[in-house]
Order: sequence, then C-alpha cells, then structure tokens
Amino acid sequence: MTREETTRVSNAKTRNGTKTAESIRAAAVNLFFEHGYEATTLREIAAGVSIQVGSLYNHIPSKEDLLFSIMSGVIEDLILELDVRLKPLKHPIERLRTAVRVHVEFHTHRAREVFIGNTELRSLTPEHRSEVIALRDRYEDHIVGILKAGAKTGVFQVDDPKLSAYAIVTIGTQVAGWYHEGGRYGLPQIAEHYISFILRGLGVDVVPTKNGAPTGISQGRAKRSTRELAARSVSLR
Amino acid sequence: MTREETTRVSNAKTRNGTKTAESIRAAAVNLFFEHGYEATTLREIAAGVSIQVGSLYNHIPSKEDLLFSIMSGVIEDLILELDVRLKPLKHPIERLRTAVRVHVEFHTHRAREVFIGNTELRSLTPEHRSEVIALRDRYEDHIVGILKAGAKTGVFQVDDPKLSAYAIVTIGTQVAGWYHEGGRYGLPQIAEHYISFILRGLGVDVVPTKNGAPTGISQGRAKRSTRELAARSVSLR
DNA sequence: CGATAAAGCGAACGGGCGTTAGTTCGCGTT
DNA sequence: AACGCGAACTAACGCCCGTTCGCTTTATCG
Repeated sequence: MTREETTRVSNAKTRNGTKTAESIRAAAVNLFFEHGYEATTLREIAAGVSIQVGSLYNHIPSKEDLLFSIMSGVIEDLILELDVRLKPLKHPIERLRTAVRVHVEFHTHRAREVFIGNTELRSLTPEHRSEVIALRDRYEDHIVGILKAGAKTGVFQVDDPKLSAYAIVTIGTQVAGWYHEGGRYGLPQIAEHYISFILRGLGVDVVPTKNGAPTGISQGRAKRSTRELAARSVSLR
Repeated sequence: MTREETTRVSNAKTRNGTKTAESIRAAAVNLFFEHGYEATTLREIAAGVSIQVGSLYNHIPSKEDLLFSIMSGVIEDLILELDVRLKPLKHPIERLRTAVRVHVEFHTHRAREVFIGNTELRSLTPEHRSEVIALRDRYEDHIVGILKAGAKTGVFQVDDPKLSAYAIVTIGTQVAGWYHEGGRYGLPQIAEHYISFILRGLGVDVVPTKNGAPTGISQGRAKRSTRELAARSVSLR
C-alpha cells in the first residue's frame, strides 16, 4: 500500500499526504455496509484508520455528513460515467445497451456503496435526503430519455417510460446483491444477458449471439413482446 | 361474577385482555419500518402503546427478541399460507401459478414486515440470524421443489432450479416496494402478470388471456425461451 | 532553523440508550 | 376477606454515543 514514488513511511502523527480522508471514507463504506449506518460507531471508523475519534473531525464535519458524501458521491460518479460512455452514441438501441452495461458494471464494481445508497436514505437529514433523491431522479431521467427517444422513432415498444425505467434500473441494481468476483457468471455475460432480456422486453427483436459482442442494430420495428411491470428497488420514496 | 364479554373500560392499571403484546408488535413493525431497527427506541415503541418503557418487559424479553419474533413470524406465516394453498394442487404449472400468486399477495399485504425481514437481518444475533435464514431457505426450497418436479416431467425448462427460484422470489418480493392500495395496478393483475412472465421464462407456452383466470394447463412440452439470471433480494447471506 | 499550520491525542461533555429493580394496583380466585 | 398474579408505574443503573476542545506532535517551507 506504499506510494509508488517517494516511499514515505506513514508513521503515527505524520502528515501523510491527503490520504487520511480517503481512508476514513473507505473504512466508513465497509462498516456502513456491514453493520449499517446507525450501528456503526465513529470509534470503529477511527480504529479502522488507526487514529483516535476526535481526530476524525479534522476531516469530516459530522457522521451524517460522511454518510451523505458517500451516498451523493456514488450517484454522481454513476451519472458521470454514464454521460461519458453515452456521449458518442446516437441510436437508441446502442444507447440503451451501453446504459445497461454501465449500470451493471458500476453496480457490481461499487456494490458496497450502492448498497448503502439503497439502504440508508432514511438516515439522512431531510435536506440531504432530498438532494440524494434529486440525483437519483436525474439518473433515472437519463434512462427515461433514452426510452422516449426510442419510442418516438418506433424502435421501442414502451407503454410507460417511467415504469420501464424503474424495471431496467432495478434489474441491474439487484446484481450487486449476489454478484461476486470469480462467481459462476462473468460480468460481461451478466450484462449482455440483461441487455438481451431488457431489449426483448421492449419489443426489440434480439438476434441471439453466443458471445457478448453487441450485435448489429436490428432495424425492424418493435415487435409486441413481454411487457414488464416495474420492480422498484427497495427504498422509501 | 361478571361474564368475560362485559365491556370493560380499559383504564390505566387495568388488565385489558392480552392485547398489549399485539399492540407492541404492531407499533414496533411501524417504527422499525419507518426508522429502522437501530434507530428505533424502546421509549418510542412504549409511547406508541401509551405505556412506560419498563412496562414493555412484561411482554418482551429484549428489543432484539422483538425484532426476531417479527422477522421469524412473517416467514412462518408465509410458509404456512403457501402450504395451505398448495396442498390441493398436483400439476407443477398450477402449483407454480399459485405459489407466485401467494408470494405476491403476501408481500403486498404485509409489505412492512417483509421490508423489515429483508433489511434487518444484520441486526439479529448470530443464532437468531441463522434461524431466520433457515426459515427463508425452507421457503425457497418449496419453490425449488416445484421447479424440479416440473423439470422432471418436462413441463419446465430449467437450467438451475436454485437460480430460477431466486429470480422468481425476487421479482415478487420487489412488488412490496412500490405497490400501494389504490395504485394504478390491482393486485390480481400484478400477480397474473408475473405469473405469465415467469412461466414464459420457464419455457411454458402461455396462452395470453385478457383476464386473470388461470388458463388451462398447456400440455405441450417446454419450449426454449427466455432464460433468466437470478436477481437476488438485497440481503447479506 | 524556527515559524506555521495541519493533524493527532485524549479527556471530557451531555445526553440517550437498553435494561433492571422495587413498588403499586386492580382483578379473579380461594 | 385474603391472596396471588399480571401489568403498569417510577427511578435508576451503567454504558456508550457523537461531538468539543485544549494541547502536543510533526512535516514542510521560507
């Protein structure tokens, strides 16, 4: 865990760059994930960083603020990642494919933070809570936008874009609950599986491929198919 | 002396039947659901029943035990209900139809308890936790059993019964998160929708019906169709 | 090298927690 | 009429929580 350059031994009482704040965040993520926010003690977090409780306040304003920064940070990163990956794409099908791929990848790579984000909404102050909800809505709006665009040109068969977006988000979110590296399914396979599943649900005629490579865009119009109901992530609206 | 059904005013310091215990349970369910177990105070629960904190201990051994009784109780009720409704049925398709119906109905009618059951596993003592997990596994085994029976006779196309059972359970469980009475979808419609969805996922050729009435058993063999991956309920194994 | 400021220490705070104990009181039974 | 019991009360216990604060240590830089 030593720095790559200028191997500086991080003794106690040492100004070790600006890493303490990150360590606190990391320790908090692990503890919040394992025991929940309310059941986690600042003293436990401090112990995880090998400092005393009081010293935490050199880096955070309060315990609740620490939770908030974790929760908002993870959604912001998700939105950012989605924006970047979506930018070069035009066709709704390709955009949706990528959106689902990003969603699944992100939710597995940062499963602990995502879990906290889905679980601890009620531990936030009202102000912070509505801020996080606003961020989440902004993310969902991205998906809804893709669906609406596809519906307009007729490539998607969508009854209710909002409801469908819920379903898509939820399906991908659940992966975080059971996926673990080295498990029976690889990440690309899972992603491609859900992509096909969702596209089929939207009435797109998906050409079955053995591999995860995105097949060419099926140009036919949307075919009536399985229509999904929303399966919302467990949360308090 | 006086009959037991004489209307007795329940003053303070009065032996008002055996209802206090039930009231405590109900108040706890609401508070645990709203604020979470850790964030809920015994004093809040007591206030909800209009008694003092100490008096709670005439009815419960401890706070954690109260949580445990709620969590185990709801699963036991679920298993019981499933057993009763499944008993008269023989054919795997009918059994699965009913299982999904029971699952969805139960998870919407007792959404608060179910939410607690999915959320507060980590607040239990190790002993109680494994007891609850055992109950949950027993429930999942019921579903797996139905799938295996159907797979043996060829009516279901199942790659991995356990994984499929996860998916089925999760889909239905999620309903509890967004369903509310008087919403845009009625309970029977939701149930039938998922039933069709799941059966199709298992390769059963479902005859589309406008109504929720269970269609006759399609006797053809299972057709290769959408194969689902597990979408596990958010929980810590 | 001495000044500066970030960052850690450690004790203390006020408050709230789950739980226990001793007591009181109404009621049904003896 | 006396008794026992369930169920409520009040008061307190010991503990631990998030947070504050004055002090000390340390790395960095002019």
